[in-house]
Parts: sequence; structure tokens; C-alpha cells
Amino acid sequence: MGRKRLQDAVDGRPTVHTVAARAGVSIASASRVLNGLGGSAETVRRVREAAAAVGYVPNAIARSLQSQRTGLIALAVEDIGNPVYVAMMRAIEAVVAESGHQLLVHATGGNVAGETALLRRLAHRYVDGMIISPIRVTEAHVAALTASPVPVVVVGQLPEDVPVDNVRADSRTGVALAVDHLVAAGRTRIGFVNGPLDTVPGAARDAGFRAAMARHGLAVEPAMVEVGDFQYAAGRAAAQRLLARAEPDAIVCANDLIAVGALHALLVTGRRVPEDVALVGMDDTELAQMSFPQISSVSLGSAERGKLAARLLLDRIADGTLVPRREHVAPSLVVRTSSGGVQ
Amino acid sequence: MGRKRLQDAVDGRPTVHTVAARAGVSIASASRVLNGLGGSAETVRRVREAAAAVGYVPNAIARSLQSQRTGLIALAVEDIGNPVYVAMMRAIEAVVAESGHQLLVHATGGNVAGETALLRRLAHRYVDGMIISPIRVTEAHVAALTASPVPVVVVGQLPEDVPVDNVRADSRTGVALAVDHLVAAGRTRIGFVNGPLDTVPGAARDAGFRAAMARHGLAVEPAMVEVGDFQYAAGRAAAQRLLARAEPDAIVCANDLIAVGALHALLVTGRRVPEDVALVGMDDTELAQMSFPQISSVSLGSAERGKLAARLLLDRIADGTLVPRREHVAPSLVVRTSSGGVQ
DNA sequence: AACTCATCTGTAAACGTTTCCAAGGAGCCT
DNA sequence: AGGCTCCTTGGAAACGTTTACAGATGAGTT
Repeated sequence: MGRKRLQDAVDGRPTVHTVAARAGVSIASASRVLNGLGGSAETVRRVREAAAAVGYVPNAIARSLQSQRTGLIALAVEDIGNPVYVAMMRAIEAVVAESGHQLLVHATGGNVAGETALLRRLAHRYVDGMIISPIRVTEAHVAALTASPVPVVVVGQLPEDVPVDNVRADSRTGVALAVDHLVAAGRTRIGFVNGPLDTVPGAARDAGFRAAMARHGLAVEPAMVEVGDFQYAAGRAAAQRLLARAEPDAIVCANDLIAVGALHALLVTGRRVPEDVALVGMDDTELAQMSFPQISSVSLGSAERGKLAARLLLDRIADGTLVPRREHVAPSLVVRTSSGGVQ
Repeated sequence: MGRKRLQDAVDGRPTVHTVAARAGVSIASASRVLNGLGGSAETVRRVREAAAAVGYVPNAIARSLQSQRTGLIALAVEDIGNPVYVAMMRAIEAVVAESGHQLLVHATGGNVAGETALLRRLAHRYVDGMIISPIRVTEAHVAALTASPVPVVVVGQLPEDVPVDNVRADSRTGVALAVDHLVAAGRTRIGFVNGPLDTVPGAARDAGFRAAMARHGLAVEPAMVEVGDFQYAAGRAAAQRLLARAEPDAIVCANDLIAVGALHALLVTGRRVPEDVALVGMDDTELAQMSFPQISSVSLGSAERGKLAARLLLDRIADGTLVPRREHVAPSLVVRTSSGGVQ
């Protein structure tokens, strides 16, 4: 017993033991050389040579167990098909890659059970941290969030007293930008196609729409407001319902997928955009640029939010004692053809 | 020395040692109970109770080190923004989730160095397997592929003699379907907007287009063929170049992003689709349905290919001695408004 | 009552890495 | 020459889990 192991791993792949044995040094010395931590010239040479000869590659799992870090960062979003999340993901990827992390993407489907299960699974510590963008925030979320042993950054609204790093857009103001723009262009019969009201963005956008309309002294007729979910098909159906019973001269949509659906509904019923009906989307995704006519859209700074979230997370991973921070990203309106801007 | 450890992990989180100590049993018994492997009724009760009391959650990394599996499967695609890969990803996700795996998505940007680096990184064994869809296949790819210690499935063409599980679409035939359809509809001046010819799909689609045209006795005028990359902006620019010097009555596009760009180019120059110019895309993504008019598109079965690739990979992970398999997915044409189909 | 057999339990090793610690040796200064 | 520091080295422990093995216990069989 206690026999020193000079063998390869069971599957025949070289380990640090293999390298050390071949170089005639201890595994401690081999490990140090391989990590660039000193060693005599001769030792370095021998270890390097041995490692190259056997094709040694350190095992990521064993390293993780020792270092207590996996090098993985999770991103949990509702719908990976929504370009707004793709843009956010790209921005996050760019930041975390710099620190040598890789991104693990979860599509939650927006359901509460799945999201909280995901948060609880963090207890297994299979990632070093998580960025999550829940569209609903429940008690269960908050509980799982605060219980998480690994850092979590939330992109989206969060109750004030939850001590978690947080990046927020201001979609209330974002909707106001859209309404202001349309009113300035002389539109008065402004429709609104929203996502579910029991989601955080849905509620915020509804409130923003009503507040902005009120500020301009415009009434919000129930016939002019429709709700679907945040997808294309539902947006198109919702817009069709709206158009069947009302005659808006402008429509604000709660995101670009809905806006593209609404555009479809408008064009298919023979309406001209923007001459008959102006259209404004939200999130300023690639979709808005790819449509014809191109769709004006309120940017909520998805890339910027992603970047900030990634920075917050990396900072917290580096120092867990930081006081939770809250970042805000201001919305801006990108005017395109669909609301009368130039092509 | 040799002192038995009865402590929590350094960060205070409970380990199996904590649970065992609290239950008054050995870590072996605790582990067995926690994994549902026997134990007396009394032991089971005590361990379960202790685990619940301290909130024990097994550490995924330690488990991975022992089991030599991470539970992670990597998917490497060129462009995470392309809906075709989103569809594929969803299909893969659905399959691998059943076996308890999680998906790790890499966006390679389609560059050879990045892809081969990714393949070489597999040597670290940070995932149990990888599905990769390279748009170029070089010597370096093949070398890295065959040297990989973990299973890899390639989605896309691959030299015949490379012993790797492989799922293929037939984009040659796919283009032929598009051409046949347009010819049957009476179109004769058929343009083609392709991706780079030095990519595998680009080359196949070019060959397919020329073969199909020849079969119908139609000449391929150089002025009627344009090349960009597989993105929207390049597709739009390429279509604009084509339209500036030729007057096609139909355009075939090498993917849907290009098709949406071409649609834009057509509409912005006042051409009617499909009356003046018919349009057919490829990949049958959501984009094709979301455009107005909706775009006919050749489905290359991206979801199906994803599903098959995932199955091949899981099978190989379960049994590494399997002989490499090759699956084929047949293309099909989905006719929509842009080529004269009904709305 | 002695035996077999199954079931349960604890010890210890294993997975592959990093790192603490003590010891050895070389060089430098006084 | 002696004492000091600095560098290098190897042994061993640690990360947290699973599991092979052997011993113990109990039930069942003859």
C-alpha cells in the first residue's frame, strides 16, 4: 500500500504523474513547471520536454476541484430565439472571454419553476456565477437568489431590498420616448400591443404607455390596447385583433418580435407603413433593421446591459464581499422608416 | 496526521463529511444513501435527516472528477445570431436534456483557428462531447477531430475517410428543388446569391445551382450570380449589385438571412415580389415566415439534423466503440408567397 | 449448532490537480 | 569559516466525491 503511482490515467491519457515520471521529478515540480512557477533551468527543460512528448493536457475537472472554480458562467434567458438576447449574449461573451470564462446558455422558457430550479442548481457549483434575466420575479426567485452560494447578477427589475447585483433598463421611459416621437409626428390615435401584464416588462411598458399618453392629454381606449406574449405569432394575432376593431394611426409594440408581427398584420390588411400607420418597436434588434420597411425601435441597451452585467459578475466573483450594486441603462429611440424617418 | 476530517468545506458549505458526521455514519454510508444505493432503514433515515438539516447539495465538480463525466455537451456553431442554428440548438437541447446533459454553446465566428482551438481544448475534457458545424473543413479540423479524446459529431460535409459520426444535409439537392420550383412557375432568368465559395455549403450550393440550371437547359450568366457571406447585410449588398446589372425574374438565395437581404434590395428598388421577381431562401427559418411577403425556403431539416446529431453523440458517449455512423437528412421545399405560393 | 449467504458498514483508495511545508543546497556577507 | 537568505525540491495533504474491499452482523438452511 501507499505504492507510488507512475501510471497514466485509466483511459491511457497522460497525467501530471506521467509527465513527472518521464522527467524524473516529483509531481509537485512537474505541476510547478507546467504552471510557470519557478524551477531550475534543467527541471523546466525536462518537464517541458516530457509534457510535449506525451502530449500532456491538464484535466479541467481536476483543476476545478482544486481551484474551486469551473471557469464557466451561466446565462439564463427566456427565449434564445429572441434577437435581443442574442445581442446581450454576445456582449456578455466578449467580456467574460477576456477573463478566461466560457458562457453556458440556458433557455428557461420564462417559466418560474424552471428558473428557480436553475437557481437552486447553482448549489452544485457547476458554474462560477450566473446572469439571469427573468421576466417574472416571484418570492421563489428571491428566495433562490439570496440562497445561492455562487454570485448571481439579475438583468431586469428586482424588489428594492434584494441584495443582489442588478442591471436595469428603463422600459417605462422607453415607451414614453416612442409615444413622444409619434405625437410629435402628429399621430394621435396610438395603439399599443404589449406582452403579458403579469411579467415585469409587460407591466412596466403598460404603465409607461398610459403615463405618456396621459401626459399628452390623450385617452387610452381599451380597443386600442392588445396583449399577447412577447413572440412574433402572438404579436401578429394581437395586432390583427386590434386592427379589426380600431383604426390607429400609430402602433407601439412592446418588443421587436411583436412589431414585426404587427407590421405583417398591417401590410396584409393593405395598410401602408408609415403613411397610414406608423410603427415603433422595442429592443432595437437586428429584426428591426431587417424588416421592410425598417422599423423604428426603442433601444433598451441590451448589449450595454449585458456588458455591465458581466462586469458586475466578474467583480463579484473576484471579491464576494462587495456591496451589491445597481446599474441603470438609459433607453434611446432609433428612428427608421416605419415611423416616418428616412430610409 | 491522518486525522479524520469532520469539518465543512472551507467556505462553510456542507460536504458529505458534514452529513456523515451529523448522522453518525461513515462517508461511504452517507454517500450510498444519498445515491439511493441501499443502507438499513435506520441509516437511511439518519442520513436523509442530516442532509436535509444542513442543506447538503453534492458538489458537481467533485462528482465529475470521480465519474469522469461533466454532464456537459458543447455545441459549436458559426453564428449564434442565425436562426437556423437556434432551431438546431433547440432540437439538440431537447434530446440531451433527457439524458441529463446541459448544452454549452460556442460561437466560433466561422474561423478556422478558433474552431480548431476549440477542438483541441476538448483535450481538457471539460465536456463529455461536442457537436460542431464547421462551414469550412480543413486539414487542421480533421487532425483535431481525430485526435479528440471526447466524442465529436460533425454536422455538415466531411471527407469520406474521416471516422467521425456525421450528419449531413443535401444542400445541392436543396438548391435543385428551388430551381425546379421556379422553372415550373415559368421563371427563366434565375439569379443566385450565394455565400463564400470556399465554404462547404457555399461550394455545394454553387454546384447545385449550376447543375440544376444545366438540367433545365438554362445558362448561368455570370452577371446573375453574386457572392457575399451568409449574413443579412452582405446578402442585401450582393443582391443590390446583382440587380444593378441584371434583370432576373427570380432569385435563389443560399440562406434565409441572404434572402431577407435580397427581399429588401428588391422592394427598395420598387420591384414587386413575387410578381416581378420570385424569391426563394434556404434553411426555412423563422425569418422566412416573419418577412412580408413570407419567403419560400428550402428546408434542410435543421431541427432534424440537430436531433440526429444529439442522438449519435449520446450513443457514442454511452459506447465509444461504436463504428462511426453517417446520417442524411433530405431537403424539402416550403412554398410561400415570395415565389407565388398562397399567403 | 454449524454453515452458507446476503446485507450492511467502515476503511481506504481513487479521480488529477495544486499547494503547504520542511528539508536540502547554493551563494553571499561578515 | 560560519551564519544568513534565497531558491529549488519532494512528500504529503487537500479539494469532495464514489467505490472496491473486507469485516461484521443477521437470517436462513441443513
